[in-house]
Amino acid sequence: MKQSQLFTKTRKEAPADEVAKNAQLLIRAGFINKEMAGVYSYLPLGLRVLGNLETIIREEMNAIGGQELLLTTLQDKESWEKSDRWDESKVDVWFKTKLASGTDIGLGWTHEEAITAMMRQYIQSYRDLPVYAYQIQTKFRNEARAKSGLMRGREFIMKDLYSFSRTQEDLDAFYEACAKAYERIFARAGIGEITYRTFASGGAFSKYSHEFQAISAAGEDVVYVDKEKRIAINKEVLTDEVIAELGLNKDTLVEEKSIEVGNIFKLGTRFSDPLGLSYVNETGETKPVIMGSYGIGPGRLMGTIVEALSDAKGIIWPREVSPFEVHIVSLGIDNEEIRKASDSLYEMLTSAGIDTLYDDRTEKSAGEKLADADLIGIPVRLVVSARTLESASVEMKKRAEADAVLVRAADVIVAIKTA
RNA sequence: CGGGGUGUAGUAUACCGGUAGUACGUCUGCUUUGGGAGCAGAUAGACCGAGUUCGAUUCUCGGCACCCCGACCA
Repeated sequence: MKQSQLFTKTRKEAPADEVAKNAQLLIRAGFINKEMAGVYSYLPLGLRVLGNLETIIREEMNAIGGQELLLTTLQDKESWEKSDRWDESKVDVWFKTKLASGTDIGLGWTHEEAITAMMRQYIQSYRDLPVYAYQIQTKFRNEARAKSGLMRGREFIMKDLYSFSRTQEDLDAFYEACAKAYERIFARAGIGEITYRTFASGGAFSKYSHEFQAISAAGEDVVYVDKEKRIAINKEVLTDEVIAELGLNKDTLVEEKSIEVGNIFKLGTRFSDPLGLSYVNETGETKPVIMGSYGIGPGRLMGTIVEALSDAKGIIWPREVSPFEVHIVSLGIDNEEIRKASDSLYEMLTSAGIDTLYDDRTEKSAGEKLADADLIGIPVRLVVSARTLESASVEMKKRAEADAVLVRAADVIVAIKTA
């Protein structure tokens, strides 16, 4: 894409009403726009990042048998009353409204009730199980206090997968498979090193649930990490008994602030019982379906990546997440020779299938273009200028590294692929 | 939801009970092109409402919005 066509602009200064680094950088670079507290629009660059994260998530969810669907935001209160989560004394994040007829409606803040009720139509026999269904959808939560940029919003994108199994053993096996898939997702998203599978409170049907906590000073959670064993315990469940049970040593645990980027939960029959989701087994007995739920917030994940991977100049996107693979920065583009060289480089890359942002803007100084490139954070930068033209080459610089190298034009594609 | 704070051009910020200033942006012209360029000119602003006052952007009250701490939570 030609940057001259991109309608967003970068900003030199951070907005006064944002303190969180993720929001400051994403707004300055033109990835998101704040509409109100805890509510952000995704602009073209931001949507590309979000799309890339969703692609990673889809691939990993599909790989463990997930089937994607899309449930509704508008929720009838009937199912929620059955699970006892409609009452605002039980759930205080509801956005509720009414139909013109006066019927109560809620905006979905999670979808256990909706999908459990729906699955009664499709699950009757053991032959129908297991089912692993997920969606990537906007959730609405009326948070008392939105904060930390993309970290805690009132409207946010969430991937939520729900598993429906015959037995606890089947649930356990899928739960482990999903945990592994989550590790792959966070690794591909560039935060694998700092993200720990974390023991957290389990609820009614298992002793623990697991959170995936990314170590970050911007985090709202506190976890105790065993870096060797790569597991952590959420402060809320930390006791000597738990430490012993997990085979950890109190002295090697390190306290860290962290961001919850995912969680997985064994639900058992918490929803299948009240909503009447059951199946008939091989011997003709009626059994409740055993459920689990598995969430990742792609928007929060995007914010976490920015918190973890950025420097004083801007964002440093991991390759698979970056809005573009390569950023061509043409300096002195008013010069016809440079314009030609830049255009042909852009054409060469795009025809090779390399997703490229091409800074073809005229009347922008070299300094501004380079500063913008650093701020936007595409991992590979190619500079075309009078200087590179002299040696019939282009300058390649990785965003995460300090030094640039000259690459002959004919070798550019190979250099990018191996960067 | 409890406590605290802040609302001034598109953005970031000054000052002031008496004609609201600066920087960036934007526009025009000329010069410039390897780290947010230079010169000249232009553009654009006091959250909303009530009160006090000769006069309110400034003081008071109410509303709304936003931020921070806490509680709660993906």
